[in-house]
Amino acid sequence: MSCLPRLSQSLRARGYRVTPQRLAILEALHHDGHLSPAQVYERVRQTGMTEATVYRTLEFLRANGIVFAAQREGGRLTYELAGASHHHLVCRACGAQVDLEAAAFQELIASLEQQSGYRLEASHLTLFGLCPACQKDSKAQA
Amino acid sequence: MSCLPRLSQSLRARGYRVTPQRLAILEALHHDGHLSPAQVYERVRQTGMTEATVYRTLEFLRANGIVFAAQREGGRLTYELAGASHHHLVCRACGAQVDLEAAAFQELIASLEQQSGYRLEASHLTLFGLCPACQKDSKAQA
DNA sequence: ATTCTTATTGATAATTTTTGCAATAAGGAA
DNA sequence: TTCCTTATTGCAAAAATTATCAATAAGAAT
Repeated sequence: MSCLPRLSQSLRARGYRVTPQRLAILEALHHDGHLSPAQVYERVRQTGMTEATVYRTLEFLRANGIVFAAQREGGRLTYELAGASHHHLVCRACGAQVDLEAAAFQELIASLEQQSGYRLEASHLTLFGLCPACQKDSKAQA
Repeated sequence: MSCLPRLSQSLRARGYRVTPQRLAILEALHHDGHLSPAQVYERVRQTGMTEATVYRTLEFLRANGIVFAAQREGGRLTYELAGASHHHLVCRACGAQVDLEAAAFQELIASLEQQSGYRLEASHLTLFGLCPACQKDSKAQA
């Protein structure tokens, strides 16, 4: 429970403000891990906050690298606190999710940054595919 | 212009139907490359098709591996025909986009599939980061 | 503690995306 | 070709997401 104060300070240092709404959302994410915007709203509506604020705040936190937006099926997003560096494998058929250590990617990422000049967010990638279960009953072979 | 018939046959073989709406959307994507749902609708509205149909069809094509959904800023999607294997680097600040050859990933992907048992869509990844220009005027350093 | 600047929120409207269901039409069978 | 089955579409309403703008409040300065 020591990361909230640290994040607050980080925000203030950049000229942003630490509001009750932002704290409430951060706490919700800290407590529950992955949450969709709707789920976040459920957990903070008691504070009287608007849905619009939830969306804006999540986007704000994402743009500042404080939370990550992981893609779920069909373009829907779930947000989570930016913490340990890891990646996601998501089954596009059933939505099952697997977390991966990030180490394997470091080399590749470095080489891509070199080639492109981009500084990449290498800590939270999402790859799509078919999980073992769905590979069986899949009728998709192009 | 030989891929449309091939896709049609592929759909029929799986028990789906080849409708004018699906063909129109595929042609639009084939002609223009990356398109958002709204842009697709613009290009096919002459046919009398509904927006709902555009969304449903894009999702249908995506779920069947015929088109890819590339993430743009803030969760918005753009669709493109599944064709040449390549990846995207997207600047999260300005939205600039760079395409990459897929070759570099093959090795890593194979190893991930081995570890996880997933069969991954290795042909269209989207990585986010900061392009060279936006790295300069960025005030974000945690 | 008080004032001041302006980032942030709430309220509301606009826009985008999804859903439910009856009507339609693709494609196989007769 | 005609008939049948049912996947697909259109229509309309619901839900989700984003934008606008005046009012509020965080945090620095006094």
